[in-house]
Amino acid sequence: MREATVGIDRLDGRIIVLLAREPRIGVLEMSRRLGVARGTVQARLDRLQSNGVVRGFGPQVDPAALGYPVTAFATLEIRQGQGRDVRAHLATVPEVLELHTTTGTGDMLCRLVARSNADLQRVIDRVVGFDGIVRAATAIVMENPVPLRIIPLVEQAAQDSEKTQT
Amino acid sequence: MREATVGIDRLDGRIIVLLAREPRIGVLEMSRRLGVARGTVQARLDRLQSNGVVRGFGPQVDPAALGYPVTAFATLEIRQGQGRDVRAHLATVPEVLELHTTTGTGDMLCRLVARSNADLQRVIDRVVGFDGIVRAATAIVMENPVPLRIIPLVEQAAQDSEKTQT
DNA sequence: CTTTCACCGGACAGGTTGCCCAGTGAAAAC
DNA sequence: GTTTTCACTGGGCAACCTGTCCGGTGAAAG
Repeated sequence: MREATVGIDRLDGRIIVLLAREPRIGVLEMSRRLGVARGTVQARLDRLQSNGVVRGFGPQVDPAALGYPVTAFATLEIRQGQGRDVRAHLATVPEVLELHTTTGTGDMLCRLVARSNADLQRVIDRVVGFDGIVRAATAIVMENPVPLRIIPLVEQAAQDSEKTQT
Repeated sequence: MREATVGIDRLDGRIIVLLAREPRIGVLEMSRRLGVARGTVQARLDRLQSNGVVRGFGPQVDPAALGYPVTAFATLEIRQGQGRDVRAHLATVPEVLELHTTTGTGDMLCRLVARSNADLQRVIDRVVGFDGIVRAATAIVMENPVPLRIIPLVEQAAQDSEKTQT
């Protein structure tokens, strides 16, 4: 299942961008706007999904609206050989939105949310209240000037593949 | 536009979870599986979206499949008063997937992707090649044991609101 | 020159959407 | 206690979209 970096062309890029801007749009409407046949859009979409370029269309839920307006990043230092256990532990904490193992200072980086700054303490306690975590450094998010985005990269990739061709 | 933390009940939670598991599902099919009337699901979904709980259904694109298999987090230290310019600068870099301003060590944290470790150098150069950025510390992601997720939190929130009631 | 392939334009049945409505039960307001 | 409010139900309707299949075309590859 090693996905071998599949390129996308301009049409693919436009499909993704269109989908990102108006997710509820249908294949037919897309084909109209892009000026291509419906079958083409359908085939491209199928390919993008089986390619793994487009993973899915899950709902984007705002933690703040759920009552978790505080976001933080925690850098964790792990005791040698405890990685597996720590990962399993963190996976059970709902407030842990994602977890990465990294190089550099610290061994893991995780994104947390909490109901308030006070509640963040509870979350952190739960996160680090586990053997194997030696130390944790937390950075609370104040502002989010660039929310998670992918479109600029998609456009970049679409352009690159064009240049590469011929 | 201050969204005032709206609670969700079990049905809302089930709708979101269902949508997350099978994004292409329609309102009618949802109503069948949840055992409620179609109009109810429709109304709930509308409410969740105008609530801001569900932001949308944009395509989830995998950077790796686009040719950007390397992810990294960079902690940036900013020169006093340069925040605005730095934000604007980083927003123009496609490889910057998100950017936060934080408390703690460093002033900003951003997520980067690159075509390779070597390419990461180019990205970092471009990111920090800007007046106002004093220092940058980069952590390369090796593994991603917990990919960005929201469902556990949704379930938590749905349960909480139940307990709160009565 | 022939094969291959992506795309086009069109067609079809079946399912779904958006919308509306009256009826019901329960909780809230009076 | 009575009335109002509100979410939900179950149903119906026209318009639309989806999945699917088809033959035809042009360009690129063999």
